[in-house]
Amino acid sequence: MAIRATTETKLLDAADALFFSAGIGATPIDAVLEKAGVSAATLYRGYPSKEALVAAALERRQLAWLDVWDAAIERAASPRDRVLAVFDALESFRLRADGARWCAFLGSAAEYADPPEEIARAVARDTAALRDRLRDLAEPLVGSRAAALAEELLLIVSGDLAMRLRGPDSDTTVARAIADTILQAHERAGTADA
Amino acid sequence: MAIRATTETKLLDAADALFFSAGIGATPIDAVLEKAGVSAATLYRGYPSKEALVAAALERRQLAWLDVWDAAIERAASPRDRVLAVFDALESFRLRADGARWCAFLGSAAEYADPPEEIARAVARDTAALRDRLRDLAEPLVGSRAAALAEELLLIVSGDLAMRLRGPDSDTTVARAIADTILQAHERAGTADA
DNA sequence: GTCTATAGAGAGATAGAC
DNA sequence: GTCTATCTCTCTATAGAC
Repeated sequence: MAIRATTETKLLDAADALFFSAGIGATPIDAVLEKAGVSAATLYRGYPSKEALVAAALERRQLAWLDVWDAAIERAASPRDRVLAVFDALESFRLRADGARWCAFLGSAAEYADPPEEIARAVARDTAALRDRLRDLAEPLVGSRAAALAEELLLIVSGDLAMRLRGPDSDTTVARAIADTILQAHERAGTADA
Repeated sequence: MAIRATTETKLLDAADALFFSAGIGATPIDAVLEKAGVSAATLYRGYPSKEALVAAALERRQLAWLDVWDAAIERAASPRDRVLAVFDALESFRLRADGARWCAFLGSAAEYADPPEEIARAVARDTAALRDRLRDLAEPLVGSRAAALAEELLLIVSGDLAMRLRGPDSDTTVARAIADTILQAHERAGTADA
C-alpha cells in the first residue's frame, strides 16, 4: 500500500461519510477527493478502483460496528438482554456522527446487481457476523432453537434498517417489540421440548 | 401525454425490467431505449426526465402489486389467513417474470439521498398502502391492537425484502414464522384486554 | 408521432512534474 | 508520496429532419 496512513484515514473518512449516506453511485470519486483534501493520483496509488475504496470503507465500518455491538452486549445484565443488545447497538450506531442513512452493507448490496467481488465479500461478512453472533448469544437462552431464532432476529434487524428508508422517524421500538415476543415464544417452546 | 399508448407500454416494460433489477443509477436511459426499441426523442416527448419515467414505472408496478395482494387475500379462508396473505402475495410477486431483484420501492428510496418529489411520493404511497391495508386486515382479528400489529408486520415484510439482498436463497418461511408468532401474541393479549 | 445526430456535462482513471 | 492537468468514455437531454 504505497499511501500514507494519515492520508488513507482521510480518504476512508470521506468515503464512509459520502458513499453510505448519499449512495455510492450518486457520489463521484471527485467528491470524496475534495472532502478528503487528497488528489486523484494519490487515491489511485493506494486503491486500484472506486470499488476497492468502497470495500475498504466497508471493512473498516464493520470493525466499528462490531465494537459498538460488543460494548452493548457487555452492558447487558441477563442472557436475555444480551440477545436484545443488538437493538441497543443499532440505536447507538445510528446516532453516531458518521451514521449511514440506513445500512452501509445492505445499501452497497442494493446498488449492484452483480457486485464486485470485494464488495460482495464485505456484505457477506456482515451477514455472517450477524447470523453467527446472534446464534451464539441465543444459545444459552434457547439451546437447540438458537439457529432458528437467530435467523428470525436477522430478518428483524434487516427490517429495522429497511424501515429507515420508509420514513425518517423510525427507532428500534417496533423491532424490539417483535424480538421480545418471538424470544418469549422460543423460550416457552424450548421449555416444552425439555 | 404526446406519446402513443403502445410505445408507452414498451417504455414502461423496459424501464421496469431494468431499473428495478439492475438499479436506477446503474441503468443508462439508453439501455431502456434500446430494450424498448424506442428513440430518445420519443421518450422525452412523453416524460420530462429519467426520474419521471422511474416514477411512472413505480406507479404501474404498485397497481400490479395490489392486484396480486388482493387475489391472495381472496384465496384466504379465515381472518387470520387474510392477514398472512401478504406473504403469499410477496412470494407470488417475486416469482413473476418481471420480479424485481428485491423491492422496487425500497430500492428506489435507497438510491436517492434526497429523492425527486415524484419518486418520494410513489414510495410513500407504497408504504401507506401496506400500513393501511395491514391495519384493516388485522382489525377483525385483534381489534384495537390492529395499528400496532400492522406496524410490526410492515417491518417484517420490509425485512423479508431486505433479506433478499443478503442471499439469493430466501423465501418467506422465516417472515411467516415471525408473523405467526406475533399474531398469536396479539390475539392472546386482545382476549386478555376484553 | 417518431427518428438520427449531437450538444454539453460529468464521470473514472492516468501521465508526468515536483 | 503527492500534486496538476488531462484523456477518454458515457451519460442525459435536445435540435431538426421525415
